[in-house]
Amino acid sequence: MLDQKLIRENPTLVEEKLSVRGIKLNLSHLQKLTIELKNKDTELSNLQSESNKISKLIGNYYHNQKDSSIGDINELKSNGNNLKSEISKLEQIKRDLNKEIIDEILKIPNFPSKNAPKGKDESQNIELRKWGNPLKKENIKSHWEIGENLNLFDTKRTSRISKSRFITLIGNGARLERALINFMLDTHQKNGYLELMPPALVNSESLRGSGQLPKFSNESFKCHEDDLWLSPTAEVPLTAFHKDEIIDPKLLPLKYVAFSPCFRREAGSYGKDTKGLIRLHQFNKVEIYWFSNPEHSEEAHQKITSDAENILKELNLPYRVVDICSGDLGFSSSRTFDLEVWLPSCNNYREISSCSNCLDFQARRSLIRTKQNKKTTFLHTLNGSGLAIGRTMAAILENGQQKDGSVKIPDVLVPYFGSSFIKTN
RNA sequence: GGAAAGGUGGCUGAGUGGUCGAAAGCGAACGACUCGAAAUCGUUUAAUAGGGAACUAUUCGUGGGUUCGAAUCCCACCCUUUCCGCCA
Repeated sequence: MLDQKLIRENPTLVEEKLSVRGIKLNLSHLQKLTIELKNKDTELSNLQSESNKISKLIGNYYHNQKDSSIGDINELKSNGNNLKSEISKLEQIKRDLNKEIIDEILKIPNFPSKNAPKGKDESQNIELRKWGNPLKKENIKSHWEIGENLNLFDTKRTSRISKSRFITLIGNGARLERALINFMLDTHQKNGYLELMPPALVNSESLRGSGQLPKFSNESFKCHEDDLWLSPTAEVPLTAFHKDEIIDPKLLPLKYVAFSPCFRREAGSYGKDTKGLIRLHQFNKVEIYWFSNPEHSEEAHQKITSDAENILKELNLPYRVVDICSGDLGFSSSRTFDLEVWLPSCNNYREISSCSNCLDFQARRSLIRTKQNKKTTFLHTLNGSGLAIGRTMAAILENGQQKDGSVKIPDVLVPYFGSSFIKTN
């Protein structure tokens, strides 16, 4: 959420900063509303001040044995009454104005960082670095072919259970999923992250706090009987974990790792990635998350990214890091580094992690603050996948495939998985 | 789902109609003592808005109501805890 004062005082700057996202905003109306709100606020505060004075006079009157120097007590009371009705009218106006303003502001995305590359869409993202040797061979099988051959998961039956874009993992497939989750959680814990296991259902306020609402309500599944949604990412409960708190700066940075199932409606992605593990309505993810001192969030962003990269390195999966351009940035993010893993069947890299610095955008929405030189300020939040489990499994199956149809398991995973190869189920 | 108790500052917790934005303690900051630290003593320490200060206003779960005046009384809702019921 952007600062209301900034919109009031320098709407052109806001429009400029957001124009690099490729969106055109005209904030003059919103500016008018915020100025009006401010005026009403001053007016109201004057009336309230007067009303408080009257109340004190009356209070004194009774305390000093009906001191007659104060004047006619009934007249004072009726003055108080008149003020009261004026005040309540103004309050109503203010409330309506405020709601109108907040509703609008919540729909405005974060400013892109000045360091983010300028560009209009993903074609203008910039590759920062590459790691590992991409596997390029003839007769490469896709992970869904491998999965079918080795009976690692099922989609046909699963569509009867739920619908398309869901999956049932079977035998070694399920085991590999578990191994990956445990390996990632353990690795991040060793690197100083505290594990949380948050709920999968979250309320509207939590979704608003991290930026999924109000704009993206059709991207999440909603429970109609309750004010609860299936969380699209652990970023939501992790942000909300410290909602309304003022965190002692000495405790910063707070680093959390959380495993969670993620639920996404994937509206508007018909026909994309219909096979395999890449795009599902439900998938598992290990998320890493920082609450950072505002002064250190840029270093934090580098660190959280390298912590996510570390998982790919340990798994020996080739990947690259991409600096997301201004036009392709997510709603809440000011800068994002995507990690893309090599998928031989696509002969290309595919997103497996997104590491974002949201600055104070989510903190402002969720009212999460800290102290800086005795002043209360919003802290910064950063999130990164560390990693998406399904996509990691796809990468392991494809990059580890052997001539005989088996799959080699990365060394670090062997103690978790229990053997070095998946041969048959 | 039923019953009871409760929701107050960074935290614990007192406060049942007026000088209460709120005792006390903890924590924190600063100072004294010390070579330094601990302990001790002293002072300070809620948030938000009004461009800083002064000052003003608002905020004691949320929303309404009574009153000149509400943390305090009334109503509704939300949440927490305990007991009962149900259940992995």
